[in-house]
Amino acid sequence: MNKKTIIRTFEKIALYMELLGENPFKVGAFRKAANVLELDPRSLSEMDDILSLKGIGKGTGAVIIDLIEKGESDLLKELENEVPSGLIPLLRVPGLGGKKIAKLRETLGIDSIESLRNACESNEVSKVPGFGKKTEEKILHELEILGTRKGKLPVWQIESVVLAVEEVLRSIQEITRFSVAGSFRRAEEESSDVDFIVVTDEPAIVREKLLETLPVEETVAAGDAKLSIVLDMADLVDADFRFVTDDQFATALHHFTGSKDHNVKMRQLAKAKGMKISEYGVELEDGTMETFKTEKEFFAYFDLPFIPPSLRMDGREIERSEEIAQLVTFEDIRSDLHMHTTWSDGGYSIREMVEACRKKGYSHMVITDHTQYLRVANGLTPERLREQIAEIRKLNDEYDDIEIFCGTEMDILPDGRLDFDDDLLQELDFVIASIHSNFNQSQEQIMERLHSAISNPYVHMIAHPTGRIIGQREGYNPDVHQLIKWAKEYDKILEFNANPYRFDLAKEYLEEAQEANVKIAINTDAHAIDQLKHMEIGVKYAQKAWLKKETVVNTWPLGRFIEEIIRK
DNA sequence: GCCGTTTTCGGCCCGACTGTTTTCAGTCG
Repeated sequence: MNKKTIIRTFEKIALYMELLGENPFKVGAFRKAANVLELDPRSLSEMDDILSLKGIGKGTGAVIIDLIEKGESDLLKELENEVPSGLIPLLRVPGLGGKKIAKLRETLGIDSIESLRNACESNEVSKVPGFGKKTEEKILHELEILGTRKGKLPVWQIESVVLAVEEVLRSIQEITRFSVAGSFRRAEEESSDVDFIVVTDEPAIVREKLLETLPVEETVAAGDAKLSIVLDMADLVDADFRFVTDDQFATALHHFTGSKDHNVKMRQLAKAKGMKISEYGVELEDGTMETFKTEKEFFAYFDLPFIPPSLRMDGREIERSEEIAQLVTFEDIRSDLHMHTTWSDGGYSIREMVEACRKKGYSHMVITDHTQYLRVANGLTPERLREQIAEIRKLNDEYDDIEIFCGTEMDILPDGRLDFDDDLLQELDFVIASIHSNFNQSQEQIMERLHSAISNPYVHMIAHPTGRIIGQREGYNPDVHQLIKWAKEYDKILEFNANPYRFDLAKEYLEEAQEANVKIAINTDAHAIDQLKHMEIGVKYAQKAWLKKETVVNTWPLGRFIEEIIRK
């Protein structure tokens, strides 16, 4: 028996109870029990006090004992006998919840998508009390498109939707200010929708203008406080707009940034003090409504530091809030150690990239073009690299406010050899090694390649260590735990690639790396000036892993960077 | 079903929108 099985059992029990129309708080109790186990970092064998955990009581405890002793749960078995499995997909139909499904089953014997569709088509559903013609039509419509709608979209796709919507919001003069909220603001890897807080005194006008201007596929709900639509932008994307007044902005932004778990924790905190948090402010015991200029003030009201949106995850961030001051912020970043120029597959010259980094206020940077093996990227031969080194050295003499280091993003070849020999690597300030080929090799072969690179004395860093593209490909499946151990052993940097296509390493691995005292660099891997901006979203994502400023080497001042990295 | 330095019973985070109702339940985020 393991913890995952127990968690899944609780979730199944909750699901079946929901379908039976059970008391939502009872259903919630099983979900909460699952959540309690999920949040506990210990494995099952380490949890000798599992039955006394807060949230585990008599009922949920009995399920755990059943599972440990017999390997199965009597309660779940009973429920499985009672509830036809065909009902489960019905919960995915928008507009149908446990209560309605239970009602349909009671009155019409609905036990599957098929029987529900038949009942709608023969107009039986609209005769059930509480249902009507519109509901029947809506169910039929939803059944038709069930499964065609995409689930979550990767952050880079969501980003383009957000940028497009923001442009429309800026064009509406009745809007005084707005902000994206939701999972994109929390820098999640994937999102199922986009949320915006919109300040306006004319919600009706703004609503109509949005409906006119945006590519609306479907209007889900349209009131004076909110607008919910489905946008047709490359993919279908749900979008929510909340209309608020200026003094409600901070609390509304907080509320619709979430996460749900974070909000629940905050509200419980407020409730314990006799206050009530809503999107409109904090209601005191005497009924007066307190509003805030900023989220910072809102948090301060509850004696908390500003909790960055990306940290608002499972609620534990509230207990860990005293650690926040040490975390890396965008303002801490002094350098970008991975970028490309027209010498390989970048879009801008060295000088243009330097000027762009100067504008960002960086104190140093590294030019790291691809190497000869990567033909498609116009990778540099040793001769061209030596020419580039000369040019960079010359250019560096022109600037006294930024230090330009000579680097490379060298390919790790399929057989484990490196694309340049040590003599050439010695001439460089900073050497990145990366895998760009033969992703389908066995994990053993991949790890041999990585070991060959990370153990080379002239290599400083392994870039995008897993090669993943969010929502598109898994990468080359290295044993990251082993890679982290090697990084520690050979004292090498692991990259966190800030490009939203990659976000590589993922946050769980970043946390593990920091735990192991491995140095991390946050780099944009920019192939164009515009992509240097990804440093910002990258830092936000890195905060999710609770990365400290000290862990991130490109927060270090130039002197320390030279001392401890370049001249090491 | 779970919980209690305000409670062992009566709450459980809060509010918007829709549709089906004549005052509100269900769903959603």
